[in-house]
Amino acid sequence: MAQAIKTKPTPIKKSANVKPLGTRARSAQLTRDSVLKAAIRVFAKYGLNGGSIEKISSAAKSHDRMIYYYFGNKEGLFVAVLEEIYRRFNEAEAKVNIDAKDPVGSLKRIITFIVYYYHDHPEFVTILNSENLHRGKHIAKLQLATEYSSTAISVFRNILESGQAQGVFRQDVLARDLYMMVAALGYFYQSNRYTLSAFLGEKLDASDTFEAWEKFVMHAVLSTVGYKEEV
Amino acid sequence: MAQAIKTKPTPIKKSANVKPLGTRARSAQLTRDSVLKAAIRVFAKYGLNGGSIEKISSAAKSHDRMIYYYFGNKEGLFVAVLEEIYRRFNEAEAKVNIDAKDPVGSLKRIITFIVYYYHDHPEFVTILNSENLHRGKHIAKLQLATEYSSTAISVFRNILESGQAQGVFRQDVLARDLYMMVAALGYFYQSNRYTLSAFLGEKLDASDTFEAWEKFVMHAVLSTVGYKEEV
Amino acid sequence: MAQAIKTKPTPIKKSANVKPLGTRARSAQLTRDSVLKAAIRVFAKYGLNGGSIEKISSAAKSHDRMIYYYFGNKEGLFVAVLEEIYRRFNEAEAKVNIDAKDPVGSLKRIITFIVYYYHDHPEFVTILNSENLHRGKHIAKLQLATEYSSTAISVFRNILESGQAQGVFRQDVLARDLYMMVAALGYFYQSNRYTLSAFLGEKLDASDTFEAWEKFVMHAVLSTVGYKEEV
Amino acid sequence: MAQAIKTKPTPIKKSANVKPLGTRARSAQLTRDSVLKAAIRVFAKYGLNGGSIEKISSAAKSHDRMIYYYFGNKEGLFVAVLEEIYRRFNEAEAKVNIDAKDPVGSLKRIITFIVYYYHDHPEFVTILNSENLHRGKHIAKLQLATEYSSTAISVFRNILESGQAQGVFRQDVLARDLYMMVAALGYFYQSNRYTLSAFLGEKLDASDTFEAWEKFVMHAVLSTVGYKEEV
DNA sequence: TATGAATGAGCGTTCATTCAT
DNA sequence: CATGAATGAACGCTCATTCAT
Repeated sequence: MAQAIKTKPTPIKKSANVKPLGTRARSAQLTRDSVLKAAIRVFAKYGLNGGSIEKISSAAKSHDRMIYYYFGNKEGLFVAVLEEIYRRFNEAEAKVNIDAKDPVGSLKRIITFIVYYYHDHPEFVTILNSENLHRGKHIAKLQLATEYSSTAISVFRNILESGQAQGVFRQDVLARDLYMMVAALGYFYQSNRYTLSAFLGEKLDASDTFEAWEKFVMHAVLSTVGYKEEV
Repeated sequence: MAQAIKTKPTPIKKSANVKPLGTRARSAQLTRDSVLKAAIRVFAKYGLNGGSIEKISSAAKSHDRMIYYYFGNKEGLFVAVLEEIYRRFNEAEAKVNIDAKDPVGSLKRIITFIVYYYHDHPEFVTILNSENLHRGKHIAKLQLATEYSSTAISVFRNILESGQAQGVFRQDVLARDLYMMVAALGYFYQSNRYTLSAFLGEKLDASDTFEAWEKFVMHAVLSTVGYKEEV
Repeated sequence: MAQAIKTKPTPIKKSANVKPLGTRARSAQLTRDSVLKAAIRVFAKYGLNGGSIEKISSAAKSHDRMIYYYFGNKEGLFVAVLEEIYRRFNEAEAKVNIDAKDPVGSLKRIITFIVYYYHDHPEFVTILNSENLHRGKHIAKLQLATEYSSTAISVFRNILESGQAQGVFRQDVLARDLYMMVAALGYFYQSNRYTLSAFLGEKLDASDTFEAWEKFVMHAVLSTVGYKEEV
Repeated sequence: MAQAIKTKPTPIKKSANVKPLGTRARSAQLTRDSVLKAAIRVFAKYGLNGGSIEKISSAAKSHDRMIYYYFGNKEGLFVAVLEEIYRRFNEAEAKVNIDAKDPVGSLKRIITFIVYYYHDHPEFVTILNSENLHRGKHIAKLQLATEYSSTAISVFRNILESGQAQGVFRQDVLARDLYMMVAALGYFYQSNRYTLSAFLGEKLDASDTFEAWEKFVMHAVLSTVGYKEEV
């Protein structure tokens, strides 16, 4: 502003010494991507509230202003983050081998995939927790949400129907319930591992503890669909 | 300058109208309690980061300063909150009728209790989520944590052992896994109900949807322990 | 990382949808004009400080960068705005019928013109207020300023001299004072209408209230020049 | 916040070296007053938009935070400023000697008072301009506004009625119009003095120019009420 | 002639906390 | 026990402007 007297001393900004990346400006794609990835990391670690714009921009080696340039505001960024983590999950899930002729194997593979995915992607868990704390106000803006889910559920539906046709699964189990069961068992272990560790007096981070849990989940789900495991 | 008489300056406090409570000051216990209850409500709604001292003190119809008086700082308050919600949970759980002669009935009752408790106490769920976001740093300060857990787990252990002795339950199921399974299934439904609702395109708030879920959980757990339900 | 193909990043611009205008670029003059007009509107509504570059460029359906291209910076744009509103005023004033043989009629016409002009051009009033808040620093850069004024004042001088020669006006009234009187009475009504409305408890927007004011101004000015109105 | 890592270097704040005023904190009254007075100065100089919280707090040798403590937010501060400048005006006006037996003298005194008040209190003028730029949204919150005005107008009403009863003033002049006329002539000279100076090529700051204007206003108003001045 | 990308300073506001009684 | 006053850091966001093509 023209007449405004600038009095504040120039604060030493850490983000000031951003590498110029050669002599030219960073490409738009690069900037947007690095901001988005940084946002996923920061929101995962600090939550939506604690993940400040400044933390994100400096983690992205960019500037606060760029977040507004590409995402409008913090909410817009969080919506983009939500979309991205769902997209990644779906992309990974699509690679799981589902075979109508082998419902038991398929079910086992999808269980393993989900339990491990939550375990290997703690950002997915904490970001969804943030979104739930905010009562799903951002996911409501994602038109792709239901699209993503339908594929996730239909995987279970296909497996269940194959197994039921083959007579190895019970008839009275819903795909949605089964999906939620697997998700819950994988999610909870990851989401609540700190309070559980304190509560149970046992470190849940240990890899053999986790692998034992995965076996238990497998057993529980197969029991629930009525499949008799051989010993 | 024609400045003249000035009335007492009125600082703008959003909390405002603290009741004078007759002629004597509010008792210490009363203040502490109302702050603690307000903190539970506010942390549950906004998380640890979003639940500001000011929101809490005004919700308690008290003053910021009182929080420091009784709890030292925000962290101390959150530790007290954690302790209180665990205490309440344990208190409620202690009332569940556990009978060594009726392991199946006892298991059913504890399942119902847990699933409904999470459902009826969303603050328990969101506050634990906050604590896990902060990597369990507050629960570590609670010496009572393991004490609480041991009773929770031992309930399952007792039930399991009774059932195993009677030959109605499998031998290879751990009490800890069973506890975690029930907790996960009850917790996840409540914790993730907003993202799940968007994802599944189905409101999980509906009471019949929840009741159906509780039935499913019952079936899943009984199947997992190897109990054959009559149709 | 499963990051995959990314579509072109879409920076969030509130201005947005600039029409492509067929196959060729918008002509330079057109862009400059629409920016200038938008600036008048925006500065009129928000003041110099509140009228941001972004508000103006989006109101002009153009881009921030164009403002710098055509006007150098915000100050240059404001100088151009000042010039334009003075030019418009002068252009309109030049159409008022001034007749040396009819000083009373001419005076009445110029009074009506000025009072109505301020009323019908609130942007003129608010922009001049902004310029005065900034102590006339922009108008100083306008060489045409005094040129404009000389015509405005000379209109009054001519009328006064004619009337004085005819013996219907007093000899001791200065053209400059008369000009300022008319301007003040027209300007103040428009400039301060919001505080006046609150202060007087009477809406000054009403057209009959304004018309009564114009009549009063007419009477006041004619009285001041010593003209005896017939009843 | 507990877990938030503070990375930003501590900026050197000019307001940091605030004099401690002895060993004890400043009294509330003192702080509130000095903020209010600083706000009047700063808003007068830079307008509502340009008058930043930081400019005001440092001019008051206080802290940003204190403005929120005492006035809630910037708007609340501006409302208090409006109230204060109106109060001062009314307080000063109440001291003008109004005598029913001497309507002409009373009118002259009130004209002189008003014209000089605007001249001597440029902050009154610029702050009202700011309020009008914002369409009177703050004054609407002042319940005392109409109360202030009624006294201002009633002064004119009393004078007019006395003069009319004595037969020295015309019957057809409204108190409101007369008030607005005097206000307009005094206000405009002050409010628009920068653009007028550039426009007329004549410094309106000169004290003899102002005094001549005050004489002209006197003549114009007396002519308008139909009073025949002796030469 | 026109544009997308980037930039650093500043904005109003809220934060958790301490001082002084 | 309780309180009003004060504090510095950080927050999300907007500002006018420049870079590079």
